[in-house]
Amino acid sequence: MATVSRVVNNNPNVKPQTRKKVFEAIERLGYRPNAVARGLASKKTTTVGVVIPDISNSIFSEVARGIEDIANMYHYNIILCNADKKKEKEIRVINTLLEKQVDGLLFMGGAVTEDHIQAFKTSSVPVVLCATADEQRVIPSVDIDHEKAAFDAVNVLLQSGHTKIAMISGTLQDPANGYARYQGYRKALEAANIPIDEDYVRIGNYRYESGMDVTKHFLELDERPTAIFAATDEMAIGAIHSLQDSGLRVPEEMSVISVDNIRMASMVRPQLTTVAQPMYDIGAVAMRLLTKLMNKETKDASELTQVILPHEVIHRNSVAQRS
Amino acid sequence: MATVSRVVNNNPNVKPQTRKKVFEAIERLGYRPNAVARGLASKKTTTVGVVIPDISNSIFSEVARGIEDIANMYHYNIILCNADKKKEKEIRVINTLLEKQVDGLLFMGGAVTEDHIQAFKTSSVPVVLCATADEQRVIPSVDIDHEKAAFDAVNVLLQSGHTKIAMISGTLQDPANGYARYQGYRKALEAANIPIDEDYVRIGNYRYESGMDVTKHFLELDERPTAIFAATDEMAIGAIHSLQDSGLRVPEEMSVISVDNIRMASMVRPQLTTVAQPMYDIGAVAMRLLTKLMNKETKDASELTQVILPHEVIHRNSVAQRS
DNA sequence: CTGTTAGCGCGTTCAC
DNA sequence: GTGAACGCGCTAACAG
Repeated sequence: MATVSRVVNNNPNVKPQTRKKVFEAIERLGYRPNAVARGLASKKTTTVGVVIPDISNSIFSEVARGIEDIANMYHYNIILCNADKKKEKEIRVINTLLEKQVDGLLFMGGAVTEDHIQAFKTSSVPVVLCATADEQRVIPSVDIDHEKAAFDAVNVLLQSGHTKIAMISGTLQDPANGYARYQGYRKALEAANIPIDEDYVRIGNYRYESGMDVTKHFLELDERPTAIFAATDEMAIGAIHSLQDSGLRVPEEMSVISVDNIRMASMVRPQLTTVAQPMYDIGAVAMRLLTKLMNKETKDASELTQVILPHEVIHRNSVAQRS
Repeated sequence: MATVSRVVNNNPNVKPQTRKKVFEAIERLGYRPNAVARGLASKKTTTVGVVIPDISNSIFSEVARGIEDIANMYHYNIILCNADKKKEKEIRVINTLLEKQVDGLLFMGGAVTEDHIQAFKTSSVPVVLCATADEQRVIPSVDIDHEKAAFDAVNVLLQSGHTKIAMISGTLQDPANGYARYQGYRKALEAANIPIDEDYVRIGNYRYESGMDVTKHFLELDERPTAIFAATDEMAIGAIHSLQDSGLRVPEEMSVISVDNIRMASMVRPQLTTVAQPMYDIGAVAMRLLTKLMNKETKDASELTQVILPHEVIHRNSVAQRS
């Protein structure tokens, strides 16, 4: 019994000959170790929980792939739960994941509230936030600087001579994709001494159709913008098509830029100029950080565990010099 | 001890007053049931394994969402494993999933070989194939009729007066997206008494770029096709852009159709005419079937468990009457 | 309706 | 280098 355990777990204290015999028996009997029993005895399940807003959204599915690849590399499996950024659902799945004794938790969601933090604290397993961060910055996280990314995007427009720049924003309740990117827009304009025109800001819901709708509104303005900054690529693509459907040429008559760099960005005409957010890497780095935390290779929570990944402007064909 | 177990598991044999006291104690102590211990004792983990080729591929991530929604509804969680259609990796994850004592398995992959079936058999938990099927049709599965879907797509072209129809196929080793769709193409042409021209068939790798490359090849032919049937939407979109980049108008000068109906299909110009495959439903129905099998509500494997979901031609703007 | 007793299949001492 | 004994936290029978 114990010797078999040693063999299966690669414990060196086994005579090679015995080891061989055990392996033969394993083969002959079709023995398969029971990971549940092992988990109970060893208090480790080699499983991590990941809560994600929506796996069918390409942004998150790329992050998920990054997570799974690294998890795999360290011999972890992942339990995946969609929570649609609904706080109540998020808390619920965090609890069931904890009941299942996951060795760690990766959280991707909307705002990280005090209730979330309480839920995390009821367990002793490490938590890493992925593509979000709590306001107090007390929980380890990996993300990009959304505000700076938006700032850089708007700057591209500014440097191309645009001054009438509209924004298709996400909801300001959303800290990362919504609020932070809006702040980046404001600050870029302020830095250029351009007053904010409230008519130039409209809230979308991140979807293609909403990008189209908001854009139509901009076209009805007395003083049309000459460029549009969308908080996300999907809305930007909606904007481009709305523009084209109205007979406007992009980028000649209207420039469009956004943040994300989803795969589709290079699969539309004109190809979308955007600020790339390294989705796969965010997942991969977050998972790597979690493995360190699970092995206690690093302090529980310190500034060192707040990682900001770099973003990058990808120049394609949806931005032109203002005519 | 036992009474607590009854309360937690909603066993009716508990006096309401006692139940209340137990709940209070649970609250006060911050007790959280250990699902691993429960799994060991009850031999049920309320967890199902899902092996998927690549979660970052939008086709599969939609299926995954369907799976997870239904799993959630029946209080199951899912362990997700990417296997990239690599047989060796597939077999490996099937085994680790089985070691983790999942209550059932959902398999999405490339070909289902004898080795796969052997691996499934080493465990007694039910297996459902998702968007694939084994040749012998012995394992429960849910999918569409790929051959018929391709047949219908090519027929749309035929009925629009096209006779010179090229195909961007997937590899013929791939039973569903590759071989079956190619067969549908052949049969549609045969039914219309059009001989197969081998120059009109080229293999792509399902990606956008490959759709572009293959299309360039078709344009170099002495006798150009007037329409292209792509095995998947992504390659079709590549084809459209390749055509447009060469100065051809779609659909006026070349029609394009495919199978899948990924979200992007309606997010390109012209919008893609395609045969819709109900990705979300395939996942949802497969998971539902699996729950029935896990509860032994239905026979282990019978013809009843081979479900074929309907597909549907979505007419958009990439196909025109032959001029 | 409630408490007692055995396992579930493993890892981990501790002797040998 | 190997085996025996115990316990992980819970469910499932069985008494009471």
